[in-house]
This record gives sequence, C-alpha cells and structure tokens, in this order.
Amino acid sequence: MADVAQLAGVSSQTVSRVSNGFPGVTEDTRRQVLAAMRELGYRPNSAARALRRGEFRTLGVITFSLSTMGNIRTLEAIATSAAQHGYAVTLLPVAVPTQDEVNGAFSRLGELAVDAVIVIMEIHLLDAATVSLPPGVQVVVADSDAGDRYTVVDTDQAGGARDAVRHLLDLGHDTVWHLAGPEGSFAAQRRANAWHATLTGSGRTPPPLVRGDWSAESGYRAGLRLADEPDCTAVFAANDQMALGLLRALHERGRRVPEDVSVVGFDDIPESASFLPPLTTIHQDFAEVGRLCVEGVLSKMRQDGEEHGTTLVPTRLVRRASTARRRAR
Amino acid sequence: MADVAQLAGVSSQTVSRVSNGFPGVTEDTRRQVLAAMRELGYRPNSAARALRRGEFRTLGVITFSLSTMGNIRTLEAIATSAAQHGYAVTLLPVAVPTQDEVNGAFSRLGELAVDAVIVIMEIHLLDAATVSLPPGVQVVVADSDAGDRYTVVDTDQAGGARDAVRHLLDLGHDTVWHLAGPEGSFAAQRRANAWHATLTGSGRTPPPLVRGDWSAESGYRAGLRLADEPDCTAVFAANDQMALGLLRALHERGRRVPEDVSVVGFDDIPESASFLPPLTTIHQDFAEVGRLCVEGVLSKMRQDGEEHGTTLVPTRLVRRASTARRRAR
DNA sequence: CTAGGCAATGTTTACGTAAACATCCACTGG
DNA sequence: CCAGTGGATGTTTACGTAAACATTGCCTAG
Repeated sequence: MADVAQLAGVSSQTVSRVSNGFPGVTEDTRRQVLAAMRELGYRPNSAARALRRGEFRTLGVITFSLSTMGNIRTLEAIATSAAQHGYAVTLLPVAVPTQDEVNGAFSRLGELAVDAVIVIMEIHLLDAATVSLPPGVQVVVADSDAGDRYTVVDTDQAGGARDAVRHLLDLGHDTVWHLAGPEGSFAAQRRANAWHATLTGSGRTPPPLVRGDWSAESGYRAGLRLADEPDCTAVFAANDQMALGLLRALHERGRRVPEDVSVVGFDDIPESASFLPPLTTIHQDFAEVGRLCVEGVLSKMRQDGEEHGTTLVPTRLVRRASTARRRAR
Repeated sequence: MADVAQLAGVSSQTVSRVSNGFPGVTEDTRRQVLAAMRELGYRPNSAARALRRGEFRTLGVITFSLSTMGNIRTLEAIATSAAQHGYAVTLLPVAVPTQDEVNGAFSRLGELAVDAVIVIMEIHLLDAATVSLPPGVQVVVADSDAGDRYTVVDTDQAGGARDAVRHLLDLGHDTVWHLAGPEGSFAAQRRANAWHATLTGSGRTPPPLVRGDWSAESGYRAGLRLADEPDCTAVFAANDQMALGLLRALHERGRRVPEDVSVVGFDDIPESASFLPPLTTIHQDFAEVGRLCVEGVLSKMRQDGEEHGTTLVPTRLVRRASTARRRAR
C-alpha cells in the first residue's frame, strides 16, 4: 500500500480511501491511485483488513456431508447470496453425523475466520448442552426444527404435505396413502404429521403408514406392498426418489399410473419431470432457503439480535402426469 | 492474549507458544496457560495470525455450480482433506459456466483470503489469455485436461472406458456400442476416444456412436434406438444415469438385460446398485481426486513449483448383474 | 567453586490496514 | 480584505499475533 501511495504521490490513507470506495477523493487523485494499483499489481491484504475492521466478511457453513441434493442446492444458494453481500463462504464439513463430529466442527469453528455460522443440519444433532459457540457468532439453522432455540429457515414441510394430500383428495380419491421417510428425520416426521392431520381434518381415515429411507430402492420395496392393496388409489411419497421406486413397482405389478393409482412426490428433483410418467410433486425452493439464511444471519449480526424464530419458505405444487381424477370402477 | 498471559502469570509470548504447540514450555506452565485460556474463553484471532504469518491457511475452490454429483463428492473430499492439513476451504461459486463468470470468480479471488486455488472445471473455460492469477497463488485443476498449462488431477477416464469395453469383449461380445456424453465435455470425449481405440486395437469395428447429454432421459431416448439394433448385444454408457434410461428403454422393448444385452455404466453412483438389474459400472474415486488436489496444491506451495503435470486416479470395474457372457443364438 | 551452557521465559518489534484526528487550502460572505 | 467554512489530503495510532532477540536461572564439568 505504501508503494502504491508513493507511486501515486499520495498518502497511504488516500490509497485506503480509494480501495474502499470512500468519498472525499478527487476524481483525478482516484484515477492516479487506481493506475498505480494496477501498475504494481496491488491487492489489499485481507488479513490486515480483517484485523483492523474486526470482521472477516466470511460466513461459515456447517453441513453434514453434502449428502442430499437439497442441502447442496441450499449451500450453493448460500454461497451465491453471500457473494452478493460481499461475504465469502467457508465450508466446515462434518464427516459422519454423530454428536462428537458435530461438536468437533463447532470447536474448529472457534479458530476459524468466520463472523457467523449457518448450519444445514437436523436439529437433534445440535444438542445445545454440548455445543458452545464462540460469543458474538450468530447462527442460523436450515433444514431443521426448534425455532425456539435457534433462528431457523426451512421449507414449509407441513404446507407442502398438506397441498399434496389436498390435491389428491380434490381429484376424488377417498383417502391417501403415505410413503414416509425414515423415523430419524424431522422433515419426514413433519410431512407425515401433516399428511395425517390433513386426512383427519377432512374426515378421512388415514391408512397405515408405510416407511422408507428416502432411497429409490426403499420406495420400490414399499411399492410392491402398496400394489397389493386394492383400495390404494392415491399415494403421497415423502420424496421424489422413493416415488421413482414406487412407480417402478406399480408398473411391474400392472397397476397403471395415473389410471389406477395417482402418485405425488416431494422435492421436484430435476429428473422427476422425466419419470415415467412425469411426476406430480411438491417443489422446494432451496435457493430461497439459502438466500434467507444469509439475509437472516447478516441481519442478526447487524442488530446483534437475540430472539429466535422460524421462517418458512412456501412450496409449490407442480402438476404433471402422475396424478389424475379417480376413475369409477 | 494479554489477558490470558496476565491471568496465567506469564508473558504473551508464552501464551503464543502454548497456543501453537511449540516446545520450550514447562508442562506446569502449559497447564496454567491452558487453564487461563479456558477460563477467559480465549480464541486466537485468525486475522492477526494470518497477518503475522503471511498465510491464511485457506484454500479457495472455484467450481461451476455444484451441478454434478462427481463435483460435489470431490469438493467434499477437498474440504475434509484440507481440514486434516489444518486448512479451511472457501467456496467461490460460478453461477453460469461462461468465460465472463469464470473471469469474475478469478478476479474476486484476488481480494480473498486464500493461499491457493483448486479449480473443479473443464479446462476450456479457463482460457489462460483472459485469466490473470494473483502472483504466488498456486492452482490445481480437477475434472479437466491440459496438464501442460496447469497441474491437473483427474479420474483416469481412458483407463476406465478401456476396462469397460474389455470387460464386455471378454464376455464374448463381438463389439460394443457406446452411449456417449455431450460433445462439449472433455470427459465424454476421452471416454469415447478410449472406447474407439480399444475396439480398433482389438480388431473390432466400432458401431456408430450414439450421443446423449448425461441425463437419464437422453439415455432412454438413445435406448429406444439401440433396442432396434439386432446386432447390439453390449452397450457401454458414458455415465450411470444414461445407463438407467437405457435399461428402462430396453426393458420396455422386451430386450432382457443381461440375457440379450449387457450394459456397463460409468461413475458408480449409489443408486446404480439398486437398478433393475444392478448395474455393472466403472467406479470413480472422487474422494481420492479431492485428496490429491489438496496434496498437490500444498506441495506446490511448499516447493513454489512451476512444472505442471497430470495425475490420473485409477478407476475400478464393479461387476454386477447387468453384464453376462454372450449367448449363442 | 565457578565458567559455560542450555532450557525456560520475557521484551521488542513489524506484519498491512483503516479509524481518528490533524492539517492544508480554496472559496465565500460580510 | 479577512475570518470562517468545508472539502481534500496527510499523520498517528492500534488492531492481535509470532519472529527475533534478550534475559534469567539452574545445572554441570573442570
């Protein structure tokens, strides 16, 4: 910086003003400084900046291995949104989703150049008792529950599930079966609860719940069972991949979709439009989740806010060919 | 740090020594310092550290949107491996794969607290003429070509393709059809080239090349065409998703896999073991690619190395039920 | 018993930046 | 013509750390 200042014939403070875009510099001077910067290949030292300013302009993202497409899309949106706010994103991978690993990530956090943290993780791994956050580091949690303890941004799981069930009921089906996600997942739990509540709220009797583990394979196995249920004319699968397996099982058992059985998925993964038949599903706006995480954490930093709350991102029903009006038999 | 020093009754330099694990501190003193650190909740300021040491202990990763599973797994391995070396990972997302966007990412890089960069990107977006790297920042490129201009780590695409073709020839098939990836992809290009070379090297006549775009849907469309080729008894698909579509098409057309047609994929995505039938495929070791990227960039930093080269990560043939010895007709 | 040596610890300093304060100068209004 | 004003620029300082050098005190060999 001193070299630039000397070459431009100004003081280092003026260089600083130019490099930060501050006012109070003549257009002439600014041009000279910029020219000197270019000539010397000057780039500001961000360590010194961070030291002086007391902030790093960096967000940490803790996520349990980039396992699901949803988390990845959220991460991507966080990175993009952070960049727009002039923030960088540092990744804190958690190899396996155990309490120890999560605690380890949080303690590494303490040594990291990070102003705030976004956690993409189911909340039950964030047992508050064992996790100690560096003071002054704000947290926002995505993909989770427990808005009372943390600020949470998440897809409106319940609303999406409700829309899926209502869509099927509106098509004339007597009831809707549910192919749920694994018990350990809060998202699966909330979707299943909303399915149940919507059915009973409409005076229907919920059929027994069928459980998978999010995988297409588990959807296939469940589908083989559902195909043998003669009363089953409408299924709401808790994600698109299980819906894919379900479609395959129904096809193999000679039950046509949507003529005999209507199927709704959840997520709207890119492939779902190419399923056979194309899948009616609940679109999740991961990009919006990521964006809101960044906005949320930045606003918390500015206000030094203490209060928590949950922001729900609405879903959208995407109607494709896998659902149809129930046929008289 | 001064507070810790005072509480522990030592000088700040001793605190520094303890916090960096340096020798020359009595066990007694060390314990006292550690106790003081805990009591005051001391966290070393990484900005000051970076300023003093002249390095950030951070790697930047530039990647075109986290689009493919392979890139994501590589990124994950990079993050894990970097953490083991005491390095953090900062993400530089590139929204769309245009020259401008890539240039933009590289220029943002100049202001970022990063010691080196790993680029996960096809090389043709890295036209050297328009990209200027900050001096002293080393680069390693994954998923790419052109080891003459950059240090490159990549899966041994050619070797994998060769193994796939040889496996099918060893099973008695006269020749092997190829369902290739899009023309713009170097990976697709190299797989197709190796397929062609292996066939001609064995004195076989390569059938016309069929092209997809990596998607299951494109594999399905290609599969409908291939199903009508009576001579087609063996297909090597350039990725597992296209193989999935291919399997569906063959099934619909009544051509049994593996009795009538053998199919080999590429990637070994988790789902491929659950395909119908489970898919024989070429396993890519993305974790190894990521690990080698980190090792490579760190060693270049230490040696200030200038020479480039390509490191190939071997693939592995995973035999499952989608391939079988050719039947006499 | 003492010089020499070495391990443990303390003191000084510089890393590059930006905030706070100081200075300079041109212009305005009385 | 001069005091006052405000914009442009310069000077000083501190941010938290670790390298380099300085000091202390104890132990050992002669």
